[in-house]
Amino acid sequence: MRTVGQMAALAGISVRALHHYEKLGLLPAASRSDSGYRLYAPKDLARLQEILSLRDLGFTLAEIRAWFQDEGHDPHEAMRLQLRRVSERIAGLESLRDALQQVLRRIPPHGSASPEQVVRVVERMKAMKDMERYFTPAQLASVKARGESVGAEGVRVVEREWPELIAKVRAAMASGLPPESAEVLALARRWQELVALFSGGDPDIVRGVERYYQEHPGMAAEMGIDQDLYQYIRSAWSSEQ
Amino acid sequence: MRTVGQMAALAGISVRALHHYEKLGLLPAASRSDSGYRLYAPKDLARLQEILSLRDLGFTLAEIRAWFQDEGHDPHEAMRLQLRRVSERIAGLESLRDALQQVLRRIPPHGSASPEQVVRVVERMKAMKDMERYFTPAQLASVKARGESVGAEGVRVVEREWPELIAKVRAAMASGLPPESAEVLALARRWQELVALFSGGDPDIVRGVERYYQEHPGMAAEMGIDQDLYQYIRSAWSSEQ
DNA sequence: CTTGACCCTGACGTTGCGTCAGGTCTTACA
DNA sequence: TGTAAGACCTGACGCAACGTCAGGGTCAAG
Repeated sequence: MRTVGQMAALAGISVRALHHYEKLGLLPAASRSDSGYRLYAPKDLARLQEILSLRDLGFTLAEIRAWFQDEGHDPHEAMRLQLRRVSERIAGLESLRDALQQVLRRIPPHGSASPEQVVRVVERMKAMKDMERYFTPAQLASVKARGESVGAEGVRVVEREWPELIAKVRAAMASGLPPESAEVLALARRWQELVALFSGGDPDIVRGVERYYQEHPGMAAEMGIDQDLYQYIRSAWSSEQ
Repeated sequence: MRTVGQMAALAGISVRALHHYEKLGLLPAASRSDSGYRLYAPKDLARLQEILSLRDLGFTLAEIRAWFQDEGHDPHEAMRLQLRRVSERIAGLESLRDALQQVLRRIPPHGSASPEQVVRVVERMKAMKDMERYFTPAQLASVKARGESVGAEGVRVVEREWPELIAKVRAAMASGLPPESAEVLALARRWQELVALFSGGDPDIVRGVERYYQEHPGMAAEMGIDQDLYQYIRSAWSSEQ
């Protein structure tokens, strides 16, 4: 017969945990001393090891209790279910990790990033996930491959250039420059280069993005693009052909 | 000015969550109506989106509050820390997944596995992890490669054969058969074959296992091996040379 | 004026214990 | 044999992020 302290030391857990297991009905002490001390039999130690093993495999204490109580339950099946749960959690955390890496790649390293900037990046990433429904897996793979060939630094540069370019186009439009003017033509060419950088020249990809912007005016506004501006730049590059 | 219900619907969360954020000081309502209804300004919605973005990145609500309050904190650094935390959790879950797969491979598929069997497998796996400290990474890699070349089914067969073989040796010893007898010699040869199957003939690996058993008599007892039995089988195969 | 939809606060439940708080028991030492 | 240090007891709060009642006002439509 061992006391709680001895059991805890042998199993490498806390006395409090043993109290807890007892309250849950997982491991009641074999008996009590006259003064009320918990006394554990040798087989209780084995049982405790079993409990801890199952706990380490990620089962909840309630599940472990069921494990011992239910006679007609299938350990193999339980393990398979547990494996599925763990795999799902891993998948979730992996996509979270990817998201964090994306954000890290897109914000400057020192204290120069404001919280709002970070949040905007995250919002954009959510929009990108939403956008994925507009493309086939093959198209997505193509865009991804293109992004990798450009490199992380390249992507960052391009993402900084976009808003500048859009601002210039808007300024040109506001100042009444005709789309056929040389300045606007230069902007239009650069626009097409940037588009080609991720579309790879696939017109379906470009159309998918257009469709997305049309159906999500909020996102378009966020980028500083509206119908007028897009028509303006389009007429610029169509005038070139 | 929006009500809680409107805010919740727009953000895709529950009214209760908004109550919670308010209690934490994360997002107090801009004002209250005469009757005490929460009223939110447009900028509150933006703030809420920010909160939810950061929450989706895995930050706790307390961290998010600090994120907005602390002026002099570095978002980039915070993201890096968060990435590390997530990566660590993934690593932990991956080793858990591996453990579950090991267990699954080692127990029979139908309801025929008893809970105790499962627990024994888990205990052995913990012992194996402990055992890893006795070997160099190169040795561990070698053992692992050997296990893979044998295949999962082969490993299972061998693991079932070991206790049988040990039992036979013990029976022979108990019945007084001399180690040089033909029967014991056959057992000794099979023993060496099984040892060679994971050691690959590397004597350092064998010595590591011996050392482990000497320093963990409990584990040896679990396997049914003691000093006498090991001496017996050793004298059998040394008599052969 | 009623009814249904919406809002309020307060409080308990979840998971696996950690961490006091206040009091009893045991044991070793003077 | 007295006492002080440990070890033990029960009870209760805390944590993270809300879900889910409970009990009771408020608002808009019919």
